[in-house]
Amino acid sequence: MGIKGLHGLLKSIQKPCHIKNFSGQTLGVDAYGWLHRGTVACSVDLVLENPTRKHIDFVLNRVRMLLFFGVKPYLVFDGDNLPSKAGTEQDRYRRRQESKTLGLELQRKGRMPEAYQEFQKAVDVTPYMARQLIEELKQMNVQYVVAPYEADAQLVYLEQQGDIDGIISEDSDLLVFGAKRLISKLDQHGECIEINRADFTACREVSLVGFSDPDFRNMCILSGCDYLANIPKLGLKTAYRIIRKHRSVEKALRMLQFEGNFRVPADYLANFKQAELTFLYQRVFCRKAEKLVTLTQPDNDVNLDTLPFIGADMEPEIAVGVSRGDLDPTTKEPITLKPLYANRWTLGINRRQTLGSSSELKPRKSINSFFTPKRTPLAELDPNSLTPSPSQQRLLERNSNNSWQANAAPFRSNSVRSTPLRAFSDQGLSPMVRSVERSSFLAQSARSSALQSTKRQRLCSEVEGDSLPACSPARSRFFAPTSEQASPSGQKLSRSKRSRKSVIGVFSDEMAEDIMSSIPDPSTTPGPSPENNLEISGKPSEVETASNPTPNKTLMPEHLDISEKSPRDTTANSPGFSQALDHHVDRQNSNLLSKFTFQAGHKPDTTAASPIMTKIPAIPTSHRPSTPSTPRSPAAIARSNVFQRRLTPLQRMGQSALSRSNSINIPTKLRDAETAEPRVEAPSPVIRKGSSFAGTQGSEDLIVPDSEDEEDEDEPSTGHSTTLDLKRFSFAAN
DNA sequence: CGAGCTTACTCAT
DNA sequence: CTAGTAAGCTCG
Repeated sequence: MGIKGLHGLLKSIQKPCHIKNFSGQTLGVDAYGWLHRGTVACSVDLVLENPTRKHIDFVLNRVRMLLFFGVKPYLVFDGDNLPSKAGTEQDRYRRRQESKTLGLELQRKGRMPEAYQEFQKAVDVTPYMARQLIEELKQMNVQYVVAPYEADAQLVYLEQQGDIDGIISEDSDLLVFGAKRLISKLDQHGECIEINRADFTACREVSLVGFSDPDFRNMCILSGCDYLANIPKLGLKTAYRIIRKHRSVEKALRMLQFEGNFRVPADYLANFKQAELTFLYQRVFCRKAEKLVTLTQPDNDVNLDTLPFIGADMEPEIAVGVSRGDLDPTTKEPITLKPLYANRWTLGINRRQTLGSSSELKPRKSINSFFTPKRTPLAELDPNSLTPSPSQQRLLERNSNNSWQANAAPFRSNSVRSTPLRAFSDQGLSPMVRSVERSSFLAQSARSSALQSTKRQRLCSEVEGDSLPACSPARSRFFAPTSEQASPSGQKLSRSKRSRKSVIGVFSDEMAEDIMSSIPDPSTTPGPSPENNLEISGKPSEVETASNPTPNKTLMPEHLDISEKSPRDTTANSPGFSQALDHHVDRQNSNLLSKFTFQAGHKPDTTAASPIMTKIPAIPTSHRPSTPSTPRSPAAIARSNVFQRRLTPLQRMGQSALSRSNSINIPTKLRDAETAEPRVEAPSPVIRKGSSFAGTQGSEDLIVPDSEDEEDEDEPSTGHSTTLDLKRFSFAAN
């Protein structure tokens, strides 16, 4: 289940947001994750092999939601188990059987809550379910692919290729594979959190400044992952410290063994390497080449034949068949759909198709049990099944030309929007699901129908627990929230002001990150490895790895993180920007330097020891980096001058990279691992000393240029949705 | 004594 | 609709 505690470790850079902020983009989806959640609603039926489609409908509802908000989903399904996991699969099967019998027993005793729990454990998400879902996706014109092995690797591959702009998944493994934008905790209304790799350096729990991708990956593997159990008693925090200190896993393990605090299994290092290679080179499906490739292009000295654990290669024809969902990814046998439950509510051609396919059915016991005469009438009782009610019929007719294409949802246009909405809330859902969906929309609309200021206020507090604005596209948690119990009107003002600032906040975080990320030079990474250094200049290593990046219409292929959000650019080029940036970075520095007190309203104490110093006593105080109170060095002045010039983001990154490598890198190469902190910490306090905003006063003082533009970018979207919500309401009420 | 890791518990149809 | 929390343990 991913990396234990990673979400906790990255809490401070989890940006709460709404899926509509990704409108116009393509997002990859871990489809098995959604299917698995969907099974919760019908675990009993699934285990007892009663006919049900709730799990499929659950996923379809989510897909519709994404489409509704202008997001183009790209569903990625898991494929075969990796060889290393094949052993555990039998284990799991046995455990599921046990849970099933236990659940039945509990059910017999009438202990329903416990029975449900057991049934839930007994559910398996199967390729067959995937296939059922895929049939629906085809109807809706939604992109999908079945990975040869793990969806995680496939998703990251798609992101690296530029086929998707981000990944929706609960699995923190994605970050270890190298995902850039991870969207988690998506709920049915579209609320979610975004974890952006570019924000790693702003992490407050631990300082990931100067952490390369390999460092991060090593830390995660060391703390225990799906491919390798952790060394007993060694969790994320310890792994972090070890990697910080030693950088190389070999060294670290030798030290661990030497010190004797941890019991390192004899074959641990070998297994570690294996796990690392699995993260790097796992096989994925390449659409363009129509065959399997490795996630990362292997170096010349890597012989893939010696890496069976990354998943076996397969014939291109098989690979294509699997990727389309035609072949079972494990057995490579064709998957045949049972007719009854496919396309239940889509009339005409589809239905005839599915009936036709019944002739191909291999009769199996469990399948036959569904097709006893008794069952069929039951299904036909479903109002959504074969005979739509007159109103349903009208809806179907009205929507007959309305396929669910993501590009059919250009936002800002009320008339266009109302059409997908209608379909979203009414089409093809079971009555129960439909009513649930509708009532949640009603509830939303009811909220929206209040006066606007009140409404926004409420929306914010609902989502954020009163501490952060909920509606800005790029909220930042990096500001310590100040007291927030003002009067409604005052509150509103301060909120909107703040949301503008937070745009800048994120920008400067990434700026700082860009600067930091340019520090690690190739010499810190042993050998020419294909591994990405942490977001150097925002450009992934596709070029190095020779996997030609896909040109994608909607997405910026380069410098994704900077150029992507236009508000930043306008802000960046406006006159007061560098001042604002200065101010924010100072705040940021203070935060980094302050102790680990995460309470709201905490005022950063610039005199406190840096987090790293408190965490790693091994570093002598004399090695401490200059704090914000120390005078600026000439180099620092030069550097800050760089930021005062008007440069394009790219130029700025280049400049900062240059100045950074000149002033910092040389000592970097000389020092040994123990002194890693200073080089890492030094930049951030230094960058913006001397700014006129040097104080750590409340951010309300911040003067933000182009506030009207910001307002346009930020606020109206919410105002807009208000009117839409009302429309939605009136429509649903009809 | 505090930090960090592990395990167990919770809630509902 | 399923993670977040608390308690207990061990170590320095």
